[in-house]
Amino acid sequence: MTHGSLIWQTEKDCKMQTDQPEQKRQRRKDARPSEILEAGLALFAERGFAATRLEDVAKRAGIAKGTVYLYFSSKESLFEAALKDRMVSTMEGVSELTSSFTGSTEELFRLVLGRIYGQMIDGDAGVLLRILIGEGDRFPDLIALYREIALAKGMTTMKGILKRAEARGELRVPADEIDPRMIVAPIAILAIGGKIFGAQSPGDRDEFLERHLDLVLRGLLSANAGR
Amino acid sequence: MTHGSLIWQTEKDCKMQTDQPEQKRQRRKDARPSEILEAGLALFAERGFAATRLEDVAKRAGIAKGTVYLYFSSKESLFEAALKDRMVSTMEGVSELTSSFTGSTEELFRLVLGRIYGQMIDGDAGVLLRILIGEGDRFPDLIALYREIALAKGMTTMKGILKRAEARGELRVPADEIDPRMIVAPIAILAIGGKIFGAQSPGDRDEFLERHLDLVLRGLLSANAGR
Amino acid sequence: MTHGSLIWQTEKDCKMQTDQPEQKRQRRKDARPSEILEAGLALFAERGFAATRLEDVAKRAGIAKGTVYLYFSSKESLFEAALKDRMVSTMEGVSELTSSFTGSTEELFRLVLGRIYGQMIDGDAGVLLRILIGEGDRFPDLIALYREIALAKGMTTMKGILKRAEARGELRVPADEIDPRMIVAPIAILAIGGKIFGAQSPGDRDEFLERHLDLVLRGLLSANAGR
Amino acid sequence: MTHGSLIWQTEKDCKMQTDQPEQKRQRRKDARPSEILEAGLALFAERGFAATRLEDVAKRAGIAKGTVYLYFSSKESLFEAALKDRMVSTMEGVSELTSSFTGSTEELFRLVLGRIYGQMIDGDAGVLLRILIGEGDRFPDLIALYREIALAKGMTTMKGILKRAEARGELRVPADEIDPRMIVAPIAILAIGGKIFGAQSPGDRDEFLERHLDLVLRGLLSANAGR
DNA sequence: GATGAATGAGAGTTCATTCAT
DNA sequence: TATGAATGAACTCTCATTCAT
Repeated sequence: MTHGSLIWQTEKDCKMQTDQPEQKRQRRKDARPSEILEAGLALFAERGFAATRLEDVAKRAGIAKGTVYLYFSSKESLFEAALKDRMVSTMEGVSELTSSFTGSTEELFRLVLGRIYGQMIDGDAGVLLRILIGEGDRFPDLIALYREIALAKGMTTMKGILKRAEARGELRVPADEIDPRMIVAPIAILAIGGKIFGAQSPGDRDEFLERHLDLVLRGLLSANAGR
Repeated sequence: MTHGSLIWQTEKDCKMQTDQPEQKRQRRKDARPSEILEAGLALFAERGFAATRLEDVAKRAGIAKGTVYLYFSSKESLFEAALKDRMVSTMEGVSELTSSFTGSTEELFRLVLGRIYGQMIDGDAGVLLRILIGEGDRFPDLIALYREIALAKGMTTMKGILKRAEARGELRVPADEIDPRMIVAPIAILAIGGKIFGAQSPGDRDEFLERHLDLVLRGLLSANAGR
Repeated sequence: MTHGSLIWQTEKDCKMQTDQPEQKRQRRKDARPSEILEAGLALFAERGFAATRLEDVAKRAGIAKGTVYLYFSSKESLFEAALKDRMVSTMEGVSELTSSFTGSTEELFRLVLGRIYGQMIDGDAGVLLRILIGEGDRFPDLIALYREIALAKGMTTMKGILKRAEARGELRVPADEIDPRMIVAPIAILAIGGKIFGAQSPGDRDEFLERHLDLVLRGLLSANAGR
Repeated sequence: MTHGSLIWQTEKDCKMQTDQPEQKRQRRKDARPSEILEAGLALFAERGFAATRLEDVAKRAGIAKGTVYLYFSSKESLFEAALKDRMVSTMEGVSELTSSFTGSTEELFRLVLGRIYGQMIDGDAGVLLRILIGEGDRFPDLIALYREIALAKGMTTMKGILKRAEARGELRVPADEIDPRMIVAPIAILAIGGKIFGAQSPGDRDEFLERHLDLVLRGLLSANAGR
C-alpha cells in the first residue's frame, strides 16, 4: 500500500519510532503531510472515500483529528493530494526505462510490464484507481487529472514501445492499429479488482505476468489454426 | 439500467392513480421490489454506495422513503439485493452459446466476446463491478458471491472454449496454461473504467473489440520477430 | 418577544398544549415553522446569532435537532426567516393608521409612536435590530433587506405624517427638511439598547414616550430663549 | 481604530528585526498589550465577538497566536479589556467643555453635540456600543461598566447643560422633566446603526447634526399648530 | 400497505487554548 | 518571551431509520 515513496516513509519511521517514541504534542511539521497522506491512502483503499472517517485517518497517523486540517483543507483535498502524490511517482520511471533500452521488444515489454505490475499492485496506483472508479461521478476533476497525468503518459510510453517494435520489423500489424489499453488491461484488472478477480500471491502474479506477456506477444492461436 | 422502462411505467401509474385506482395499484404492488432494485442500482452506479441517499432511491422508484423499508430492511440489504439480482441475470446466456456452437474458435470467440461486450458495457455487469470495487472491503459477502456466480461461471465458459479449441488443434499453447482473465480483461477495463479509460462511442467499441480479438488470437509479434 | 404574530401563536398553543400535551413523535407540520421561529428568535435575542446553538433552538421548540432542518435549510436561513417574519408584521399596521386618521398632528404622532413603541420594545423588532447590528458585516443581505422593508416603509410613513402636518399648516419648518430618523431615534435607542440605556418598566416607558413626543413636537427652548 | 498606525509600526519592526534586534524588540514589548487591544477592538467591531478569531487578532497585531495569551488569559478577557480601555478614554473631555462655557444654550448644545458626534462616529464610542449591543446578555459586567462610566458621565454632563439653560430662563419645561437620552438618541442611532440606518458621509453628518439640533431645540410644530 | 415527519447518532470542520521548543 | 503545531470540545448539518397516522 505504501511502497510508492519508500524514501519518505523510511525517513518518517526513523523520526517517529526511534527518536520520539511515545510522546504527545510532538512537532513535526515537515513529516506530517506525508504521514497523513499514507494514513489516508491506506484507509481510503480499505473502505472507500465516503466510509473513511477523518478521525480514523488521524488516529492512524498518530495525531488528533484537528491536526489533519493544518495540512489539508478538507477530506476531499486530502484525497486529491494522495492521488496526485501517487500518480506522479507511479508514472515516473516507466518512461525513462523505454528510451534507453536496446534489447528486443519482448524483453522491453517484460521489463516495462514488470515495472507497471509493481507500481499497480504492490504500490498504490491500483488502490487509487479503485477509489476513483467506485466513487462514481463524485470527483470529475480528479478523473480528468488522472487521465491527463497517468493515462496519457502511460499510453504515450506504450505507443513508443510499439513504434520502436515496428521500426525493428517485429510487429505483426502496424503500430497504429494497436490500442495500448489492451496491452495494459490485464494489469489494470489485477490492480483494480484484486479482491474480485482473485488477489494473487506474488508467485501467482509472476506467472500471470508471464502468461500475459506471452498472450500479448504471440496470441492464442497456432500458426496453422483452422479457421 | 436495462430495465429502465419499469420506472417510467411507475411514473405513468402515478399520474393515473385517480383515474383507475384499484387495478393499477395492485399491479404496482407486485412490481415494487424490482422497481426499488432498479432505482437503487441506477443510483448506486452513479454515486457509489455511501453517496446514494435512500430518499433519492425512493423518489426514483416513485414511492415514499418509508416504503423502501417495507421491502428491504436496510440500505445495505437493498444494495446486496440489487447486486445479487443483477448478477444472476447477467451471467446467463453466455454459456449456452458455447455448447451448441460448431464453427471455428475464432468465430466462437468473436461471438462470445461480442456477447460479453454487450453485457458488460450496455448492460449492468460493468456497473456492478464498478460499485463492488469502489466499496473496498465493505461487502465481502458480495464479493464472494460475485466471484462464485459471475466469475466462476465466466471462467468456466471461457475454459470450455479453450478446451474445445485445444481439441481442434487450434491452440498454440496448452489450454491449461491460459488464464481466461487475460482474455476478458480489456472488456472489463472498458466496462469498469469507461469514464477513466475513455468512454467509447458504440463505433469505437466495435473497433476495440476487433483489435482485442485479433490481439488475443494472434498476438503482437510477427512470426519472425527478432527475439 | 413573541407578540409579532399573535394569531399563529394562538393556533399553535392550542394544538400543542391542549390537544397533544406530552407526546413524542408528534406531527405538526403546519405549526412547526412558526414554533421554531419563535424559539430561534428568543434565543438569538438572548445570546446573539453565533452563540445560539441550533440544538438549543430545537430543544426550546420541543423537537429534535434534525427537525429544524426539515423547515430551515441552515441556521442562517432560520435567522433570515425570523427577521423577515417580524419585519413584515411589524411594519404593517403602522401605515394604515396614518391614512385614515383625521385628528391633529400631535394626536397622530402620539398614536403612531405609541404603536411603534409597542412593536419595538414589547415585540421583536428591537431584538432583531440588535442582532443585525451586533453581528457586524455577517449579514449584508439581511441589512439590505431590512433597509428596504422596514426602514423604507417606516420612513415613508413618517414622511407622510410630516407632509400631512405641513398641509395643515402645523409645521414650523418645511417637511422636507426634517429627517424622519431623528423622530424615531429615541425609540430605536430604547429598543436596541434597552439593557444598556436602561431597560424601562412599562411605566417608565410611557413617561419616556410622553417626553419624547413633547420634545419632538415643541422642542426644548422657550419662545423667548436668549440666543 | 483611531490608533491604527501602531500596527504599521509593528509591521515595520518585523521587517527590521534582523537589522536592529534589541532596541526595537524592547520597544515593542511595552506596546504589545495596547497593540493587541487595538487589533481586537477593530476586529470585534467588524465581525462581532464570536466571529472574530483570535488568530486574526494576532495577525493584525503582528504577533503569533500564542503570544496573545501572554497578555490576556482568554478571548473574553481580551474583549473586556478592549472595551474597558476605550470606554474610559472616550468619555473624557466632554464634561470640561461645559463648565467653562459662557455663551447661549444653543451654542453650547452645538458645541457639545458636535463633540459627541465626533467621539461616537469617528471615534470608538459607537463601535463599543455596537459590540456590546450585539452580544446580548453575554457580558453583563461590561454593560454595567458601560453604564457607569460612559452613560452616567454623559448623562451628568447633559443634565448640567439643561440645568444651566434652566437657570438662564431658556427652557420651555423644567430641566428635570427632560430625559437626556432623547437628546443624544439621534447620535447614538447614527453611531450604532450606521450601516443599517444609513452610513453618512461627513457632509451628511453635519447636516444631520444641524437638523437634530434644530429639532431638539425648537421642536416640530409651529407656535400656532392646530391641536 | 403506504406515508413522510421526526429522530438522533455521527461526520466534517472550526478554533480557543495549550505547551514543547 | 515568543512561537505556532497540536489538541479536542463543540458546532453545524446529514441521513438511515422509525413510527404515528
